[in-house]
Amino acid sequence: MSSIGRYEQMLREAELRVTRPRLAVLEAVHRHPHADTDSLLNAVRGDLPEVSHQAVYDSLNTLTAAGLLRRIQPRGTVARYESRVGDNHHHVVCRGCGVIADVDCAVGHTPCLTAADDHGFVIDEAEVIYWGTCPTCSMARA
Amino acid sequence: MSSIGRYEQMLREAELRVTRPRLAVLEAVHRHPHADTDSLLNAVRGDLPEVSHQAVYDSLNTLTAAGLLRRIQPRGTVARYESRVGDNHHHVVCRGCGVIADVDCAVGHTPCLTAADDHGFVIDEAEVIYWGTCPTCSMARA
DNA sequence: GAGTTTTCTTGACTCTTTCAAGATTACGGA
DNA sequence: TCCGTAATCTTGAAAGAGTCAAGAAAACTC
Repeated sequence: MSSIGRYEQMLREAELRVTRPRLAVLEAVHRHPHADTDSLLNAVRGDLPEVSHQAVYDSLNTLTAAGLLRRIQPRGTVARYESRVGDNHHHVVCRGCGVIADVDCAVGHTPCLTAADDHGFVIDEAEVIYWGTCPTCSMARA
Repeated sequence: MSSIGRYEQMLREAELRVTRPRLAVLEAVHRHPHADTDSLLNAVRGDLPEVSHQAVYDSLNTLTAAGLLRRIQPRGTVARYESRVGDNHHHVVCRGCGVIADVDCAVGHTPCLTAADDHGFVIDEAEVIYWGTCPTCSMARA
């Protein structure tokens, strides 16, 4: 099945209407993981030059709410999106250049999901962000 | 030693100038953990009615950079600050009302600091945010 | 106490994101 | 295939958090 066909199916399974902006947004996020909204808007306009920025914002929010995309937003950065959902992976962010990479957690399947004292909270997700320096920035500094 | 005396000492040890806005910001964050910038601005103006919002932003940034405060910013919220630094604790955020509580990580001293595949990054911090529902919101929902 | 440097005040401004109203499009059923 | 309804998109404005810049004030050094 074509990519577009897969995206269409994903939308239908989520009971969302299939629209050109949404397909283009899905395509853009799949092709540019960890991209910010502005980059995605540009990417989407490669397919649909006339799309409004509002449609992209709406689509990103809708698709995120439906679980088709995941929003990540390390402190101090704008929102970024990725298409890898449902596998509980985490991210490492470079303090130098801001680049983001995926990491699987060392601890296992639902890492750290047990807090020492949960204060009575019902916890359903543990989000881990590793901060550090990427190879390129390490090299440049040395 | 008075609180103010302690804060003054903290500033000097960090090689920062001791100014009234900074003392008031330290005091405000110690008294209102997890408060956002706007609440802190109001709290600071309880002591220093004429302080500018810029001074509060500057102080928060400076104190955070110096390691005297810690900035936390779960996705979708504005920046919040706390005075508990250096002990690698984490946070649980309520999806319902947004309240934040401190948690110590179950895994040990430097939880999750070892990613399964670090992509060559030099990792220096692992930030964990637990998402869930607080007791009050759980109660209200039932 | 004087000089130097940092910090604060003031006010405007940027950037990301959201709101609102009307036009358009997608989908279910005839 | 066409219609009606409801969701979605376009357009344009605006809100909110945070930053920039220039001059005034305060803190520290000697």
